[in-house]
Amino acid sequence: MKIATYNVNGINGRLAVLLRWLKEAKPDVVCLQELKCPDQLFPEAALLKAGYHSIWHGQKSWNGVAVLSKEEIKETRRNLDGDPDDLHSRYIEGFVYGMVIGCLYLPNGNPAPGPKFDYKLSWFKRLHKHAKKLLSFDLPVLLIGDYNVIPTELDTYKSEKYITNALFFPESRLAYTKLLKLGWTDAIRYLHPNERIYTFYDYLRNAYGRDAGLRLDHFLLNDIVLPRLISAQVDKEVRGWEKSSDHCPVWIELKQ
DNA sequence: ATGACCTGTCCTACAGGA
Repeated sequence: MKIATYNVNGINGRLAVLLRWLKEAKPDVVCLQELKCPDQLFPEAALLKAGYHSIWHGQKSWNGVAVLSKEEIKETRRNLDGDPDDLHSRYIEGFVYGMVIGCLYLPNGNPAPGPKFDYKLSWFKRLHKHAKKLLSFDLPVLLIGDYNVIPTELDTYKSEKYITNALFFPESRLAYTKLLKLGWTDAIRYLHPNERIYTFYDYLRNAYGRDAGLRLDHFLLNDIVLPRLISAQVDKEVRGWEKSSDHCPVWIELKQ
C-alpha cells in the first residue's frame, strides 16, 4: 500500500505532470494540495480515466485539497471546526482501505509576525484539536500534507536563512512538535532520523540544481498505522520535469 | 539588501507563494 502527498501548485496547469507521475509511481492513495481551482473545474474525469477516484475541496485561485484513491473513497469531513469565517479550502478527510486519511494544506504564515502568521497559528490550534479527536479513533489514521513547517535545522539546506521565516519560526516548530507529542509520528523522520531529506525546492536561484531544499510535506501516523510502516521516499526527479510544481511527490509504503 | 520564478486572474500587473 503506497500513500503519497503532492502539493501540485495548480492542478489544471500541471495535470500532465500529475498524470505522468501517477502512471509511473502507481500510488494507491494520494493527498493533493494547492489545487488552485474551483470545484467545478477539478479534473475528475481525467483522473478517473487514469484509474483514480477523488474527493476534493477546491477554491478559486488559491488553496484547495483533494484525496485520490484507486478504491472509491468516502468523504468524512471538510474544513476544521473553530472558525466559521475561515473560507480557505485547506482540509479534507476521507475513509478508504480501512483508514482515515486527513489531507491538509497549512497556511504559509509569511510575513511573520503579522496577521498571516496569526492565522497560521490559529489554524494550527484548530488542527491540534481535531488531531486529538482523531487519536481517540480505534482505526489507522494518517494526517498528511503540506504543513508549511521546517521542523528542525536538518530539514533545511541553510537554517540561518530561515530565522525570520514563518516556516521556521519557533512558534511554528513548537506547534508542530506539540502535535507530535499528542501521539503522532513523523514517518519520514522515524525511518530516517539523521538524513537530510527535502520535499520542496524554490523556483528561484536554481534551488533544485543546488539541492537547496526544505522538508515541508509530512506524514503523521497514529500508533495503529506505525507498525505497518515499511519505507518512505521523495520522488525528487519529478521536480526536474518540465512544468513541475515546486514541491516533489512524497510517499510512504505500508504493509498490506 | 535585492531579486531571481511560478501560478491564476475579467485591467500584460497584481497577489500569494515559501
